Amino acid sequence: MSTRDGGSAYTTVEYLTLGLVAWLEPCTSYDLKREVERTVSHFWTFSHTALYQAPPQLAAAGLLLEEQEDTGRRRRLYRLTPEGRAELLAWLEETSAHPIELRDLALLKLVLLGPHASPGQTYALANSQADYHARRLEEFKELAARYRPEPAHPTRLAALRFGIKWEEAALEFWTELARDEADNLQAGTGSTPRRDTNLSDGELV
Amino acid sequence: MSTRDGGSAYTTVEYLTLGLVAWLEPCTSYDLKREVERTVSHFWTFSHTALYQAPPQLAAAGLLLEEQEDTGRRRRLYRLTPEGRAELLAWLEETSAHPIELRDLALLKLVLLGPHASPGQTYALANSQADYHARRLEEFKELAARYRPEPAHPTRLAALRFGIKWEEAALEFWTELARDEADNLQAGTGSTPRRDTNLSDGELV
DNA sequence: GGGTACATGTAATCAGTTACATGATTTA
DNA sequence: TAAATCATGTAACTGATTACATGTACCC
Repeated sequence: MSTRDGGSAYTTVEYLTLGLVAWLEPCTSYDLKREVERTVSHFWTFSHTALYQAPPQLAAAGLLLEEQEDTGRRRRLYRLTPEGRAELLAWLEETSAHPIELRDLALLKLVLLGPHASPGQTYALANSQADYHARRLEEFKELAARYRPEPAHPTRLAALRFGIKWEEAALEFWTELARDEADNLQAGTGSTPRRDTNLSDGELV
Repeated sequence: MSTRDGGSAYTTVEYLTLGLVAWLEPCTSYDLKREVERTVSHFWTFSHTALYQAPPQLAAAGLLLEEQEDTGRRRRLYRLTPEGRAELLAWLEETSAHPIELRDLALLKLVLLGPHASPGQTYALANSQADYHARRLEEFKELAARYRPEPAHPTRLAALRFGIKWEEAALEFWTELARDEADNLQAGTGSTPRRDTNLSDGELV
């Protein structure tokens, strides 16, 4: 997939790289990888190799300065050039056209589950998703609780609050859906939780 | 990007294709494209060419039956084979391992906005996102209101409710953030919008 | 009957992944 | 000093996109 958006000259990974180098410079690709794991990877994953490939390209484009240690590990250290900083700031400033992709396989399955699927299936899906989001919510709350000591910029904390709000909404949704489906199953017969007959589709809303 | 997940034998586009053919069969790629636009594309986009490429491949794998009209437009009509249906059902049944990607460029920018960005920038970003989500929320609510007549399966409606919940949460988040930032700007000085001092990180949570 | 939008593809390109590989550092 | 883990890459592959191209139906 190409993540080069609209009129932008660079890909998302590249802007991410610029943005993180601005925080961490001078830094190596490994530093980027670690920082991504700590932060953005909670909602948007990037493979470590992408973070090793982007910096050299940005250096070639004049947005980063590459400097290789000539001792020991011979790691490559990167920092922003003035052009790099300008490009980053310009990108951050664009507030238009932010298409959002919510790539949730469970949601996709929910859309596809049709007359073809057994009734218990929706329940099982909803239930497992509720579990998943409950775990994530706890995780994020703990992160937020342990956040105090770090002197990070407040927008980082705001992003975490976003995560919490999102997990709460998702948890609520799947929990309710599971409950509704359980009710349906109950109403259907009196007992057997997984049947292949169709339920009355009725008035879910 | 590869969307082939974990142990699955097929890509997400391919499962999507199977799932939609199950609803629409017999159908053409164009039918798939239209259905995707109506439904999943609200949270996960797929290019129309992907939906022209997947069916032939699935047909080669024996999961779809391809039948070409020999008159007029010579369109290709697809329907599920028994194997295709089995593969689809098996996929739908998996409830484990549903990694979610929330690819939101605005959220990414929020994480990257650091000491390097002007305070007004967070406000501008939050504001434009609040507008965006407000529009989407309205859109989804209207869709839900107009939904009744369609005899679709209830899970479709559930997915729509998910969208509404999600948009509400996002709207709330960005609105609050915009308000906080506006307060900060007010408190900061009386006028100059771009300062380099740190705001009190304090008690955001 | 000419234009415009709809419909149906093909082919090249590319971003990003998976797979591979090895050096350096810590630990037992 | 051996094993394990951390760190740092390269290269091949591929899924999916962008760009291109053309046929068909509808409209004025």
